[in-house]
Amino acid sequence: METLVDDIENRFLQYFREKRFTVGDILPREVELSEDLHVSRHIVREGISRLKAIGAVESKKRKGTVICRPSPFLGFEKVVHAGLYDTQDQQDYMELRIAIELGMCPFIFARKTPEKIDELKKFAGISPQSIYDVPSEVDFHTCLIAIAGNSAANDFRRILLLAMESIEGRIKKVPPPSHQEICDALEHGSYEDFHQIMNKHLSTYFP
Amino acid sequence: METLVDDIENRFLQYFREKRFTVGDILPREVELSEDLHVSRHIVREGISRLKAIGAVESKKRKGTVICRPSPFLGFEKVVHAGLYDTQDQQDYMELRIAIELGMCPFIFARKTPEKIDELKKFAGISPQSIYDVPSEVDFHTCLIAIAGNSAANDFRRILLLAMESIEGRIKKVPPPSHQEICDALEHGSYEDFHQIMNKHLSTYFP
DNA sequence: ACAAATAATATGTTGAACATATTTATCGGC
DNA sequence: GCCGATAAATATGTTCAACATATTATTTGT
Repeated sequence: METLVDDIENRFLQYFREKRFTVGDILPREVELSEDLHVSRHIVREGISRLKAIGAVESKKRKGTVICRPSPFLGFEKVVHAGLYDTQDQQDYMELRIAIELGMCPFIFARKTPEKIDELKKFAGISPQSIYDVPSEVDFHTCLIAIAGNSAANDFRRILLLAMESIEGRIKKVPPPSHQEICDALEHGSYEDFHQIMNKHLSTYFP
Repeated sequence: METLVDDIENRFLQYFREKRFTVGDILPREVELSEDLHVSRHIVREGISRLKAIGAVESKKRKGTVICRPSPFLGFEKVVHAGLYDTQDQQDYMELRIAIELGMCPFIFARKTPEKIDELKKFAGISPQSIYDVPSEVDFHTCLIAIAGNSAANDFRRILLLAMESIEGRIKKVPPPSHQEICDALEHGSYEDFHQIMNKHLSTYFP
């Protein structure tokens, strides 16, 4: 059964798209909306509250309710935070994470710089300036993927990791090829070299 | 400034995790919650409404509010539906989509079956029983990735496509290697063959 | 002209009441 | 005792009116 709030929420989303709402735009006042939409102010407030839940808007007293640039995966993060996923979901998330780490290789290779590779080496345990006593498997890959400069991918992968923390913890053992070999292939090898090394490194997780 | 509703929402999420809430569990009554949490019923309702926004719960009259198995990317889908992303986001989403299509290759190859390959051929325009006059680039890849059987990946990719529809429409021209070659490599080739073909096919989108 | 006091205005919160859908209980008639 | 119609109970859904609070805008006093 569709409630008034469900309807109002959808109308907001539709309205944003149609009117080309963008970050910083201000919504009409709540009383104004309640009059125009012919519902009580509480219904309007609930509808707006749902937009807040997905990070689409933010309210400030006296100023009004403004459109935000949402972290697009806020809802996903909340679901993960609440632990509302089963073991099948967890398996899917795991594979999705591996797929992203493997699939981002072309973008990583295309946007590598000497500075970024230096930064990466700190997590590989081969740089003398490494400040990390126990460079973890996860941290290395986080740094590696960051080279692609895709914040959506970084953000999404971060949340996927949250969903896996509960079972596997942080993997200590690094499967071969080592992180050193990955750095070397990224720095001096061809794209095919780099990709092949990554493929082998991640194949631990393949079915 | 954190409002009461913000606080209540977080307490709900935290509570679900701590108490190991799972699909089908029923929340206490709204009046009960308002008494226990020392806030008005409206605040409780707004908090629950936010959970509805991310698909975590669902309310039914007389029955109560029950935990759902949420489509984890519902919030993301809403953000996309509202058009709340800029061109940089769109670029990131595009790359993420390519990364998933490339990164899922190991799982596709591992789980291929003759039946699934037959189904795929219908979208490649090589099967005589193809009912699709103009098999689109996108539909072929949707069918291809479905072979991996990862519903989270399928769902996420579907939403990513939504975010790109506005600019590119559906690509008509299929970049080489052709879909026929992909089918052939998947059916008869080694994993390396398959992956190499996919890599070339997708390299149109590489930077 | 400038700082302090004051008013205006938006969202945030509360209470009580009523509407509505759905399950549960009750009651007759056979 | 059974069964169907009817009534009660119970949860969420919705409305109205009022007040709280934070922030901006205006006025006022010197």
